[in-house]
Amino acid sequence: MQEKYLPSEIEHAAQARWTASQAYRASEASDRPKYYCLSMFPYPSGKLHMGHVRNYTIGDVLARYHALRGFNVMQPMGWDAFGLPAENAAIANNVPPAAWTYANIDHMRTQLQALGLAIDWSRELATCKPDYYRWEQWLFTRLFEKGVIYKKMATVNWDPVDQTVLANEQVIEGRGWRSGALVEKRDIPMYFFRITQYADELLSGLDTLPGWPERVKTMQSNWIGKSVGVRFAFPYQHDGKDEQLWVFTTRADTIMGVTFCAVAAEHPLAARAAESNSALAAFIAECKQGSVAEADMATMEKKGMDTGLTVTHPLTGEAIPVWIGNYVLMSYGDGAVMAVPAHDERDFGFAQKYGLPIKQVIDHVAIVDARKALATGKNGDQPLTSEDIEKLKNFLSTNKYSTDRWHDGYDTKLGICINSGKYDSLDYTAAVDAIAADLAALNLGEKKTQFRLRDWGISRQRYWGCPIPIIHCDACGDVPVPAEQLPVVLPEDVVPDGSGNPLNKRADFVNCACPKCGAPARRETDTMDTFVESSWYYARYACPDFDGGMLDARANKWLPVDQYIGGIEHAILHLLYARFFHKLMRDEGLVSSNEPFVNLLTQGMVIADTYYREDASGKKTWFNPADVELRDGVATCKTDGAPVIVGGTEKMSKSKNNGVDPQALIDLYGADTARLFTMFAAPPEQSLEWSDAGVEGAHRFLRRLWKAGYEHLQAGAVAAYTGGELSEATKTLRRQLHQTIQKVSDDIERRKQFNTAIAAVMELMNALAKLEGDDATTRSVRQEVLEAAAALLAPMVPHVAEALYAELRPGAVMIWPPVDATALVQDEIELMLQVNGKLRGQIRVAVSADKASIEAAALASESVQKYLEGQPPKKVVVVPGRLVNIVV
RNA sequence: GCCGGGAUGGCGGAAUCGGUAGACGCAGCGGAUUCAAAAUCCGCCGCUGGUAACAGUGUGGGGGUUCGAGUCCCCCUCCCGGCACCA
Repeated sequence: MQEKYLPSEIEHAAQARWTASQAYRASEASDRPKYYCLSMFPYPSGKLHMGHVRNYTIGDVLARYHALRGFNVMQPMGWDAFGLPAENAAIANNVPPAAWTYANIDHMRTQLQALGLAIDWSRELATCKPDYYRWEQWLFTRLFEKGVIYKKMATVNWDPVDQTVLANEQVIEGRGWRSGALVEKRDIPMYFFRITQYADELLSGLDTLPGWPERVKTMQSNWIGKSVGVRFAFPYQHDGKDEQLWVFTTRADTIMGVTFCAVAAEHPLAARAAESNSALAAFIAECKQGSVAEADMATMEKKGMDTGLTVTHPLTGEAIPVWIGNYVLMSYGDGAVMAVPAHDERDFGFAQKYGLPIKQVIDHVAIVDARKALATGKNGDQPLTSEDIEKLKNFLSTNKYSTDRWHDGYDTKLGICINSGKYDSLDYTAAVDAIAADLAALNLGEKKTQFRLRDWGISRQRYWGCPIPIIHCDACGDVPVPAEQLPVVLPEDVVPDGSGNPLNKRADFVNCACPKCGAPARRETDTMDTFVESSWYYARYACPDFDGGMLDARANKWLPVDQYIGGIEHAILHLLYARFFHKLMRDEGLVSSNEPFVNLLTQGMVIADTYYREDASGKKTWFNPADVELRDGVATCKTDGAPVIVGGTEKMSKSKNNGVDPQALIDLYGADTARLFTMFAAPPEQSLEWSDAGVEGAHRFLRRLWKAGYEHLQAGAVAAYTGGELSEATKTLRRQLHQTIQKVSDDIERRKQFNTAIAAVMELMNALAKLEGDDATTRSVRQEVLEAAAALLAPMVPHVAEALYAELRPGAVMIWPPVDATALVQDEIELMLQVNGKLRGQIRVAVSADKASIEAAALASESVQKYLEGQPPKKVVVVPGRLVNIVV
């Protein structure tokens, strides 16, 4: 055995051995229980970053642990290879996105392999390859024919200078990121997945996922946003014809408080009013500026303009003015809302700003009761005293509805109706029921379940994506590409220039024959949202080589995924789309399960400081932390020495250029150190603030581990302890060993918290270092501890653990150490003594001691006597195995 | 703005079911070893007062429940993630 710990030697040897023996090849033939362990596949951005290291090490720990526990493990890897960064790189460096992407994949594969992950590389896939996206196109055509995919208009960000559609990320403060031009909204036709048809199932399916974090399920549930409300109409006359303005509300109980309606700028009513009003037309044009992102819509200043038109309140017959509101979304519901300023904070602000009336129609139960009591002079049957009257008057005057300022609770659903005619004194449910019934009787509305979730628009006006398999024929319309003509192959020799989709300029791609009538036709040049590829890759890993269809029988052998690991930032979109796709594939008969991922671990983000410079136009250039020098709180760029601005600590990302390259870490200390540090620095679910400090410590521990093994083996390996008389020291160490085995198993398997598992093994090694003696029994215990420590650490640091284990037990197959229950037995335990909840001492008692004898021992102890001062205790709380609290 | 999280020593974090706050590691300080340094080993290490024993105080801020609160409840501040075209 080498005296020195030489990570690079150990790691190269181990990796060569694993490759040669195909150690991580997953087999469908095995009769052991399967464990499909999947980490979210990476976008091949160029280099591995710490987020990847963290993600894949977490997955690897779980995969290796289960393999040691006897499972038939599959852990695959692939590439989420389509996407915007490849086009940006193409524009910047004049290289085709395809070439850039493939080069990145090759580099990152090498980096991943250097991490020593237990991956079955024979299942590797890349979504930009025709043998992958072919089946995505095939499913698209199936769903198109079934009506699950349809076409409609949708609003996008339009850069009028670059003449291109912008991603939300590319809109910075309302301007295009490259041109700086004010961004406009533009309506274009797009294909949509009818995900709303599955909304109910996506919602109820969450209840079948106990292995998912509660917060993710809550977020998805809120995103789907099922709400029961009323859809109803305000009738009006136009050119002598009866027409209706439809709205949806979850607060039909406030309908008597409607003082105006607001419609989106794109609403037909708005367009009609603008025909004869140039100011209105100008306002509509202004509303069409800016990005389509909801966050922008929700934070911008709420503006509106009166259309001069009115509609009729369906229940009161009152004339209700119609306004255009820049915050009303055409794509949501009917593009119009009823406004009840008294009970909706947004409407309240709008009404205040434009001097519109505010009519209170809901009040708290307590206030209504107080008013009633004052009016009748009685509280229930009890006559009011003058003191009661005073109190009630006081209560009412301090809780008076104010139109000056919005107060929390004005939008409560727990109030009851007032100023609402026949609906007065009804509570929320009763009022909604009565109002819905009355509207239905008028044929002007009904109860409706509405979802916040919108259909999924997947058309992207970009080159580097999966071509949408549709052919446009003047005679036949939109025709799906027949299965035998698939895949529609994306040409890989294209270099985009930032002005629209270059596929439009490729006659060889665009021109084709209509599959139905044979006439000359045009191929669709939009590509699919890259979320589509990542919605089914987990299934394709089961059969990546199958060329007879999307999936074969192996899919049901492996699915559902037993453990899915990925960033919390994917809590809603990716995970919802993947769940949706699983149901689509199920309904196509491709998979038999209802949900794709049984257990989900949402890893926290790896965050790092950001640094940037801003030019005159406000455009920011981001600097990598590796290129920035911090001295006395001033940050400068290492290459030019000039200062850079310190931004916030944010998720490591391409756009902020704050990713830390783990390669340097691996080169210097080895993969095991990188893995150990990432697992030790924070629990998986928390965000991990990157810092170079601490890596040393992880490396030192591995050196100490190696040295402990080396020193023990100087006198030769022995058989691990199996029985016989033990000293106090060896007995204590064995108890700690078996407690550690229990803890590490529980930490990995149930708690999925690896930092504490590592800490426990560190403590064990610290204790081992203090064990003295070289007699046969002591050496056998030392052997037992070292063997176990190597196995317990193997999921985290597989290379060094295997190497050490091989020295300790040459030729043996590593197993997860079993717990020896007899080693855990303890005769005496220490109990804490508290007086009035404050720690005042401790006592040792027999494990078998009953409450009464513990209490007696506690009261007798000197540390308690001091505080009793001769008085009898008021109360004694005995918590078995923990403490005694004496109240005086 | 809306939805979901988070905040514990100088730093990363631990405390699993309401029961010893600060495990483990980093940094720091002291010592051993060394010609010297690195590495290694040993010890100390929340804050305040005290030579010490010890006492007080302490988990973002304010209030509450409890024999007992980092943990539960209410309110607030700040930070992070998502918001449908970054992935």
